[in-house]
Amino acid sequence: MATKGKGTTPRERYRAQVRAEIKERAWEQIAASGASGLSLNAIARQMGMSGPALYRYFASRDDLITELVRDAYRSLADTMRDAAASGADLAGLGHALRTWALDDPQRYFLVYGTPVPGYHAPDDITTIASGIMAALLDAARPAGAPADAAADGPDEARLEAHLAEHREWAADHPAAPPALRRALSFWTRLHGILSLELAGHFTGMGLDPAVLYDTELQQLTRRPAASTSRP
Amino acid sequence: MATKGKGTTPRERYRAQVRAEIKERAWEQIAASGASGLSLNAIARQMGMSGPALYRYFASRDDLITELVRDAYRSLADTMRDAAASGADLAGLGHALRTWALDDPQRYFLVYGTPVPGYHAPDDITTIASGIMAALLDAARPAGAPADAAADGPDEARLEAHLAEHREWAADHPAAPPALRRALSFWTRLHGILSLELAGHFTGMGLDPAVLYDTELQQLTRRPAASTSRP
DNA sequence: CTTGTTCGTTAGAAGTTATAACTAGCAAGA
DNA sequence: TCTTGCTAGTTATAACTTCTAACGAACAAG
Repeated sequence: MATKGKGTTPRERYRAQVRAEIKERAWEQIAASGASGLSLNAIARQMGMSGPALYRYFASRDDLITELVRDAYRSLADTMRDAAASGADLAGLGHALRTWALDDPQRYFLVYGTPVPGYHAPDDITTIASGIMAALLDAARPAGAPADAAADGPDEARLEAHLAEHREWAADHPAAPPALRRALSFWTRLHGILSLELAGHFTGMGLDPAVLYDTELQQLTRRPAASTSRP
Repeated sequence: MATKGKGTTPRERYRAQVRAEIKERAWEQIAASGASGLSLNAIARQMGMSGPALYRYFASRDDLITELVRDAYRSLADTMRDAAASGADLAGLGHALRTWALDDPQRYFLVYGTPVPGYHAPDDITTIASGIMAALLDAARPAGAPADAAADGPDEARLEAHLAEHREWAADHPAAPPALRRALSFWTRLHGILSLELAGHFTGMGLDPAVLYDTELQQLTRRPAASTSRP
């Protein structure tokens, strides 16, 4: 029934378009007042139809939000993939990430923001998330000179040993421990700056987050100090 | 009227105790279902009194939440101050921070989590926040060897120059640019790991966040590589 | 033309925050 | 001691919210 050989029926297209408009309005509301301020009734009002009609298109408010989260993940994954496809290195991915985040802070927070305690993301979302990781790992690979970790301190060596044994998150990606470590730090450090910046914790500090971001990114992508080890 | 020379009136003590119990229940609810799941009615029900009674103690739901945020900030500031007072260095502060965060993730998110777009924190809260910064700056000072930043790349030098000119956030703290930079990275990097860990982004990755945290912390507190500069 | 699915409606249940108006009870002054 | 006044709690109500149920109308296809 649903799909009919060739293309989509007019009904399906109508349905898809209404769903899209609902999500559109939802994004506007989220941008204006956060995910917690999203109101199905308000959306229905804006669209000129009355309340319960939306339940033909989304099973519940949480369902709609989950859909938006999914789209946000997809958008980030696409951004990373596109950047990588056009030849960006790890630094390029870093800039693409920041642009994506600043473009819509609440979308960023839908992905990396405060979780609600009970919630568990559906499997397809975690799949997209590991796709993002894969893009990072790809980009983190080339920068690697072997550069024994021991020179960077005992903890550094311990971490790389740990990563060598626990690489579930890298799926079957063939990245060496130093690349795993680079991708991981790329992720956590840049997220640290971005999330604080987007949450406004830098405002009033009289400090340009871009400078800090670039510096961290540069230190992240610099090849290790060729083991001019210390006594 | 209110304060009466010596101590507090029985009425005031009662009032303070009820306020405290309300906050207690509020924390339980937040731990269980996040700040968005906090319900004044539910609290009133638990306390055996009916709805609107709570409005004698808090002007609004937002007012209660703001109070909780304030307490969370205070708790973090105290934790940092206490650690510093008992002789902890920057690494010690890092561990104290992680312990504090893991002790109550939702409390952490009340401080560093997703902000609601319109909201602006009252002045006294930002004052507490800069107190936290001051504790960080104190601890970040001693580790400093001069170690010219130029050796660490052009962006590193640019950042320290930027910090030298924009030190509003350090109030009139007499820390040198390298210490400012250390405190800043301490903050952003550890927050990056912590917030991802608490949000559950490491679960299923089969990776111990503590190892990653310790490594970052160790790299953060290691004195700079004594300028064995590269060609 | 008839039949079945789908869309949107209104009505209503159960919940929320918050205000208004009222009633007990406590505390302190004349 | 009596009276006055403040405060803590109550119920009632308004204006929301999500979401279910039942119904009507429009559409697509046999």
